[in-house]
Amino acid sequence: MVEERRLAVLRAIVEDYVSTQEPVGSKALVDRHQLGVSPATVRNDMAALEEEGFIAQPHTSAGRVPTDKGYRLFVDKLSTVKPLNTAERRAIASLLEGAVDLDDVVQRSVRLLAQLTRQVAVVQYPILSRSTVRHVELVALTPTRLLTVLILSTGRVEQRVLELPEEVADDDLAELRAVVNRAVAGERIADAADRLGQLPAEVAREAGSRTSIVVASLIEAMSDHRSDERVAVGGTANLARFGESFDASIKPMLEALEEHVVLLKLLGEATSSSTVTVRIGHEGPYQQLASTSVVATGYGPGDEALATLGIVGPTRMDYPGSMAAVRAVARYVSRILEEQQ
Amino acid sequence: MVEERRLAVLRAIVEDYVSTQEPVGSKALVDRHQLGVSPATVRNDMAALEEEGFIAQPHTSAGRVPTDKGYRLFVDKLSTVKPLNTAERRAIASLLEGAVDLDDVVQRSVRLLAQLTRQVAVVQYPILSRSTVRHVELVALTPTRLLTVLILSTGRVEQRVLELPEEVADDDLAELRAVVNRAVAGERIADAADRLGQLPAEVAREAGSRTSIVVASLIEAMSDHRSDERVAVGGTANLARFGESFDASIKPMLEALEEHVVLLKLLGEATSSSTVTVRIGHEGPYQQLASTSVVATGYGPGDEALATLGIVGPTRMDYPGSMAAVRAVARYVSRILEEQQ
DNA sequence: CTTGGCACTCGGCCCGAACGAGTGCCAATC
DNA sequence: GATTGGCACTCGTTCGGGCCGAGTGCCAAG
Repeated sequence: MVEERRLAVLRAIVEDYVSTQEPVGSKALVDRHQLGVSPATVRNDMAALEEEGFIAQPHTSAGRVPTDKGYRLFVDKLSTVKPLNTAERRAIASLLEGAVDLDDVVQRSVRLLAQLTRQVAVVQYPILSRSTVRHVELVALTPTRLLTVLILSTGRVEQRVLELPEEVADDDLAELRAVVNRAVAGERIADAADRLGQLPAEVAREAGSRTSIVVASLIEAMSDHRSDERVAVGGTANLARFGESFDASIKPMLEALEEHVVLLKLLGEATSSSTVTVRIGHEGPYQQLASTSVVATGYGPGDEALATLGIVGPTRMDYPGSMAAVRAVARYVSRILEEQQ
Repeated sequence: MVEERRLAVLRAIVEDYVSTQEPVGSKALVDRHQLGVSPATVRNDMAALEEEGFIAQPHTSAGRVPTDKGYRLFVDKLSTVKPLNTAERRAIASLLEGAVDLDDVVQRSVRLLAQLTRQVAVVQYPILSRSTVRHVELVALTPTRLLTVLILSTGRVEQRVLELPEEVADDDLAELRAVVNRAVAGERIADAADRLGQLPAEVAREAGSRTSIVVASLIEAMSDHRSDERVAVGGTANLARFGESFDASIKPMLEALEEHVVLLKLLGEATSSSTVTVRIGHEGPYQQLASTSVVATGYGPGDEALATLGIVGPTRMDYPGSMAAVRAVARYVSRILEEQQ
């Protein structure tokens, strides 16, 4: 019973602090929430909560502020999911329905997330290694420069220009295109590279030995995973609402947003699209971002996570709202991808 | 003679203000520059410069600060080009040489510009309407979904998925591909759309009437210029060095950076790659960005400007340095594009 | 366990004084 | 006529002190 009220107090503190951005005192708390007890009692509870490390006071004669541990408890145990209203749902649906392309879907999702949460939104493009190959197109730009276009099941299209050491005839190329497509269509990208590795002998017979060089280049291109790192970022202008703590929080944030590798590490491994992951403050891998939290989830058709999307913001954020928005967007995006498949 | 010294004073004020970020007084000025006159004389000059609107004082008992008009004069008449040192030149060369793709070139240029100038860098992708078509590839994803890949002379590759109202047979598609390529290869994109417009009759004869629908979709895709608006942005973290004036300058800036349309308008029309354009403060189209300047130039093989690149920063910036960096990067990028063509 | 009371702490705010950078003007000088 | 030193003046900034009040912790009573 007592324990229960203490948690109610913690919840109240988190909610008030998030909305006012100011340390909250015992009096203000009883005024704004129906706790049914006096400020003195709340003070006792607060002392206990502080003892346990859930809240802290910035200075002796100030109110309390949740610690990372406090937010963690709040997120895990105390927050009720805040369902989006129908207007928001409709906005998501209509905005995403209109997308034509994967690129388009990603761009729109980022905008959407940023708008809904008023935070910085990040959407990772579907991971290459989890997609299957739909088609490979080879286009000779010049006799020695070859444009390869890799079309994946997720709608992602990767292009790359290869410099060939020797000229390749058009006929050989056409033959090669057919052979390659036969070999890799429907395969996961890693498997596809393997398949290609087994090809050269066959290709040499069918389409001339020179093309084996092309195959080698193709394999190399497929095994190069640096483009796994593609992400879209939006809502940076929301950083402006951080207010005060500039160098301490905005600068490292802007830096992280430029470094896509960092950003992806921050988002974390893509989890199943049904779970929303929350990483609070120091729980993340970067000390400089100790006062920022990440709310993320995987997305993809079915329950397999093709990639991650989420938001990044101050630890002092509206977790229930953010989680709801992230989950909703992930679901809609997953559905779109399913339809387009 | 007197007039000359006044301009020297203005130059000194601009330089000092840019490096210290603080209003500069008469005493400090004579200390730091060999003007050969006393502070009192400088004061007289300052009064005259203020009269003419080149400088202003924030409050009565403060030093002087250049006005936009003052910066303008400085840029036009007083600044000597600050050549990059060899280390910088080498850095540019080596970084850009390594690029494989147009995408790669653009990404690297942005990073480079941001690093060199320590400002926010913006690079526009080559404008579609000024490129010629190198190749069109058509890939059937499903019988009714068609991926079109448009490969342009600049190395830019545009893809787009078309939903077809009817199924199209593979044979028809192959035929169509050949016909389309014959029609558009080497054409500017606007002309290419026209050419396609004249095709349907011919196509109907050769490849079956259904394909005319595909052609119509292709034309629509080609005439859709919204993708002209592609830009890459980098160095946002440099905004953090703005310091103080947060809401007034960083917020609108972040907002502008998210709105690519705004950004492109800010960069201005692509000028010849030999001229660097400087737009100072209020000279730009947006009042909210009254305290930011833009240094930009066109780039592209030869002297024709395919697109614009440049930097955006506070009016109080190092113009000679920025101009030199922008020009150097534009030249190198142009050269790369030339080689790749 | 809860509550009202009470002493205590300490950050924020306001105010006035002192400071000093910088100016404008003037009369003297070159 | 331009330059210069001198001087009074302005005004933003800084610093210290005092007040205020929010908020706490503790205690004794219910």
